[in-house]
Amino acid sequence: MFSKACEYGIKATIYIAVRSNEDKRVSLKGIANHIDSPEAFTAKILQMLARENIILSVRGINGGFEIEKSRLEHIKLADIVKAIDGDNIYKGCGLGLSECNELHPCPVHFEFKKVRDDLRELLETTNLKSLAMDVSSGVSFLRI
Amino acid sequence: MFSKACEYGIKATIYIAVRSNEDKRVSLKGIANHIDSPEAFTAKILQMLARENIILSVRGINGGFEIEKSRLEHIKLADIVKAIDGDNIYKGCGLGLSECNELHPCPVHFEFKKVRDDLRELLETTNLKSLAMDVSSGVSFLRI
DNA sequence: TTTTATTCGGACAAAAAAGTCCTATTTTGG
DNA sequence: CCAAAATAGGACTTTTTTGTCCGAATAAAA
Repeated sequence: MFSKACEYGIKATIYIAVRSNEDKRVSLKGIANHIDSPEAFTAKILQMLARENIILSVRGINGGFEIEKSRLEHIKLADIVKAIDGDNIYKGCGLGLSECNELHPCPVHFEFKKVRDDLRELLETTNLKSLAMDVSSGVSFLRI
Repeated sequence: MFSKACEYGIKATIYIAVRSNEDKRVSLKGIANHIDSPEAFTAKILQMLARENIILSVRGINGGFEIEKSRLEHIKLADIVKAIDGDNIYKGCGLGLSECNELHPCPVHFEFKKVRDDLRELLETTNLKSLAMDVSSGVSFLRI
């Protein structure tokens, strides 16, 4: 469904959110450890997210990554996915036709409509804060 | 969502179904032309589908691919997807956790449940015959 | 001011996916 | 039987994705 990069990106952002909510900044190493991802590759993904202003990166000693607490509620899963994988997952044609729409549909267009729309809805409404809260409270997990 | 191979596989199978329903056998070349796919690559995918007994391949002059008419209704999208991409799309964890379930969920597990289940339902119930009929009647399209 | 702990970013490497090419095999029609 | 028209399948190439390495830049602490 998502690329590996996107999976790491989502997990990393959630972990940064968890710690930011506790007013802590986290290092690349800390992130990679907590989400069980390859460090150097994760660094690339965090760079992308920082360039898209989804997370804030701070260089130097005691540096790391953080997210402004007040923004946690307003950052949606869709923002992360779009920054890394683009929006083809929930906007593109299920069979890869370049011109697929209600008037010129691929064979699975209408069947997929509901799934695609639900996925879009989900990504566009699920916010970082609630995802982070579930992890903090032990309701959900970022690894294994 | 699906790999390129799977997209080609689905389109190819639908096209074979369309022609089988008219009691015609189709050649690789005919398939690749109609679904706008790379011929040699499509050949590999058709081999996979034939090995999985989803389609029947016939060698030699006047050879090609076909599907027993009576089976069209019973072959589901899920059969094709499973043969090519496996069932990770609708069975695996959205964030790639190896052990993600109701008791040890990833942060998006419950949010994704509906989408995943709907996708599975869709793939497991949509049959080749109805997809082929829509193409035959000009309701849906296999290319552009 | 120097050391140290960080991220940044470019170049590289490995693995997987996508795609090509060529020869062997099969089948049928002449 | 032979030639022609197909698919089968192995080896190969290209592209994309995933992942690594290392030096430069940065910022704080000593």
